Amino acid sequence: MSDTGHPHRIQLIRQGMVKHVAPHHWEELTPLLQEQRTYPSNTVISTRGSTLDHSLLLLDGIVARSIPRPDNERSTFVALQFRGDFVDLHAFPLKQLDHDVVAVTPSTVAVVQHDALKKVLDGNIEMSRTLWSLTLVDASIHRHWAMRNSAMRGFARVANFFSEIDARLCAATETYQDSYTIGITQTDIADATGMTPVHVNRVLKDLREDGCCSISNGHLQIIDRDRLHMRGDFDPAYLYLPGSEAPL
Amino acid sequence: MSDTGHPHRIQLIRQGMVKHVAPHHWEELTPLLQEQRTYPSNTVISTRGSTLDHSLLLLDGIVARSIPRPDNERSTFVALQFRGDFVDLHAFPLKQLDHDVVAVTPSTVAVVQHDALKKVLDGNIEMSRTLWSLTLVDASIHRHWAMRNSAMRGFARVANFFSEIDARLCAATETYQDSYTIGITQTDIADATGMTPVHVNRVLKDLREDGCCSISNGHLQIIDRDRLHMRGDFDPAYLYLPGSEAPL
DNA sequence: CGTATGCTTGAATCACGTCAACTGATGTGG
DNA sequence: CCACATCAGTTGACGTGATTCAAGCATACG
Repeated sequence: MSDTGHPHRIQLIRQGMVKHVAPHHWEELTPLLQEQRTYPSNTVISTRGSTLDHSLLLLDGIVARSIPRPDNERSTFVALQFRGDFVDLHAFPLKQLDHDVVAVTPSTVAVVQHDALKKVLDGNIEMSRTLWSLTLVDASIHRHWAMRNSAMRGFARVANFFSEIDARLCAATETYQDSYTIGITQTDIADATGMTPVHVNRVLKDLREDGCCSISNGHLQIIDRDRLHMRGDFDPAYLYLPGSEAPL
Repeated sequence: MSDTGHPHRIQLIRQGMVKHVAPHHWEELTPLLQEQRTYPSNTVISTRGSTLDHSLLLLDGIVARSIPRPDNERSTFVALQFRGDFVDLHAFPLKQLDHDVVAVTPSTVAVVQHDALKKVLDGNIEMSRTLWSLTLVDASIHRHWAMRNSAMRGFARVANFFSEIDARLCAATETYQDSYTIGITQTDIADATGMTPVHVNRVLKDLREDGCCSISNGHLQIIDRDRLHMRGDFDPAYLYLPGSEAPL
């Protein structure tokens, strides 16, 4: 299930959301990352209801926060995490987990033990507040997801969803790309957008024919970024991306 | 727009979510509440994009966090706040506001200036973490709203929504009631559940005829709480209510 | 090989949205 | 006081976006 690697082999990237952590704080943080784990796709990393004594820094892959549906046949994704994201950092103050954490694609994480983190943060109000901010950005994204899945129709909804993935992956890799190998299935997209896989399939076809983007074999290609943003009414402000005008 | 009251007239209730704040911390916090404001229903308290130097403690009324829709004709509610909730506490670390804050019903708030709060929190890691937790409970509720509006059908969705209101108002007033005067309109419910006002009206009729609850003139009556919870697949764990088994 | 998983498409159905008309309550100004 | 406007709620008729059920087709895998 999980593959433990040697401490010295951890590749510590300061890209994506963790870039909000100032360099001199980052130096205090990295020694805490002593364990590395790898999960194959479609595996549960943490289950809801459980108590966590650690959080994860996502090094590679895509991880979803997932809430099982009442019927228990499928589940709903309420958030996606990309490389450079702190996964379950909110479990540090809250301990109890209210949702599942699932590796959507093969994923690699670094483990941060809460007691070690506590020792560092207890003496460092400033960094403490930065990490607080990181969890609040998650909250901002949650709000956007609630809005998107409540107020937008299928076509615009998926367009907005891909715009977000594009923007976040761009921030995570620090290069603008026209195509990404993300390896998520249409069923995953359905879980994230609150639609059926069948309808997702049809919307994807519409997006392709409209010249926005195309996705096949887990390979997302942005054909016309401006058009995609327009169709999805996309405004990345809610992402608080590092480097954008809105500071943390 | 806002009515400023005298400092000594503020009625400080330690009910609802602020009950998570320990009594000895509460004593440090209350001196910060020096100003009281009252807003009539349907008024904007803070607009998105603006920078906040204060947060609000909701003393009475119902306040919504609202994101304008692309068409700009209506807006979507992504959260509701009740008495005892910290409104916009997340603006303390984040400063920038990504959504509007609107008084849904006539509301009274107490103002907490961020610089005063900072002085208290800088020397108090423990309370700092409690307030961090409070914002994370908001995030948990956001996740639930995303799930609810993505995965549940109209009938169950509204049932779940009312179950939440019931549970939170109960926690806010510390008495189990069969009816509440909440004063929200069917259009408000529509904005919160991602439905049209017309369809909300029909669902409310179904809920009434099913013997769950009835709402008229902003007056919510719980007819059969167990039935309501069943219909809405309601499990209050995500609310982290004070006094429940899941501690902060 | 056979079986599982993901993608694609069609046809039928349904939940929900849209448009519109009507009611009742409240409020305002002449 | 009445005429008029406004807003919340209610209901009907109709249209459509989305789900459901189903079949077919790939590719991957033990």
